[in-house]
Amino acid sequence: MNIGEAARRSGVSAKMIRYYESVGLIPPPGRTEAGYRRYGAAELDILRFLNQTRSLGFTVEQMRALLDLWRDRHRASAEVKRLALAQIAALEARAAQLQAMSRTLRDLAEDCHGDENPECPILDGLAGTTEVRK
Amino acid sequence: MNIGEAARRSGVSAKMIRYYESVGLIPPPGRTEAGYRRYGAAELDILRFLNQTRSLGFTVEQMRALLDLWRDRHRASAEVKRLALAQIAALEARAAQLQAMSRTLRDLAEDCHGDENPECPILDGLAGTTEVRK
DNA sequence: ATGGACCTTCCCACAATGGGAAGGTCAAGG
DNA sequence: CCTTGACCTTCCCATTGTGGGAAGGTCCAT
Repeated sequence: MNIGEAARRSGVSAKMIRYYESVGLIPPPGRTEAGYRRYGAAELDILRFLNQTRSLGFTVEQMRALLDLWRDRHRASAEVKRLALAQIAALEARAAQLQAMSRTLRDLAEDCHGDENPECPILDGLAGTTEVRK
Repeated sequence: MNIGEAARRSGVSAKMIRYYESVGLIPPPGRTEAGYRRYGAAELDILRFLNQTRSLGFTVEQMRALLDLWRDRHRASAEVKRLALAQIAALEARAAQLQAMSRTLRDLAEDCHGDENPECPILDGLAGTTEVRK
């Protein structure tokens, strides 16, 4: 199949497929005489795998590592688990950070009347030295 | 004071101060004869304000809006509160999304022995059509 | 043969930030 | 007075992952 169909069936845009190829994440596929990229079932599996990992917030470099592990039939599952656990920790840390920001902002917003009155503790708080709660 | 001291005292790097100036977030400051930027207490307040909003995840455009509101003595606090609540919602949504990713990955990792055995449900799961739980 | 849906490569853009080069300035100490 | 080192200036480049779009070639159905 051509790149368009591969994109539709894998959930990875044609642009990104070419990008993944350009950064060496996936090997250059076969080409037709006219130069069109050809993809088969094996390539589609890889693209779907990449779509999954991307949707789980892995970076391209992490995707590369996971892909290597996926292709290596003899790798230890410990390594895969290590990557997964590290990613879980990273995701949780970022989520916690966002929530800390949210909490700080919520505290500021709580005391703001939100009416026609210009008096607003949100701006006062932002002007001060308030730190995001850890 | 020069840009270096303003950076140190506001928490905004000199690079970013120049950047904020270049995108019109802050007005061009006065200059010495030699062309050095000069900052006073008022500018420092603004930089600290920007440092706060940035640490709360506001984008430059949102910072611009908040700054305008801050400078406008007669604005209604409702507008400020609206921006704050929208940002809270965005932060919470992003955090929830990250946690959904984390949950999916945790579920996958749970069944992985993490030993020398190559058998690994994480990779199997990533290859499948598992969706991130909403 | 023509038109529309594909495909190709190449360049540009984003947001926010840092790195670094090449060169000017300032203040302190010899 | 001159050197030295810490500043400052502007300018360009890179990052991450993604999309937009131009210019041009291809394929297929009518």
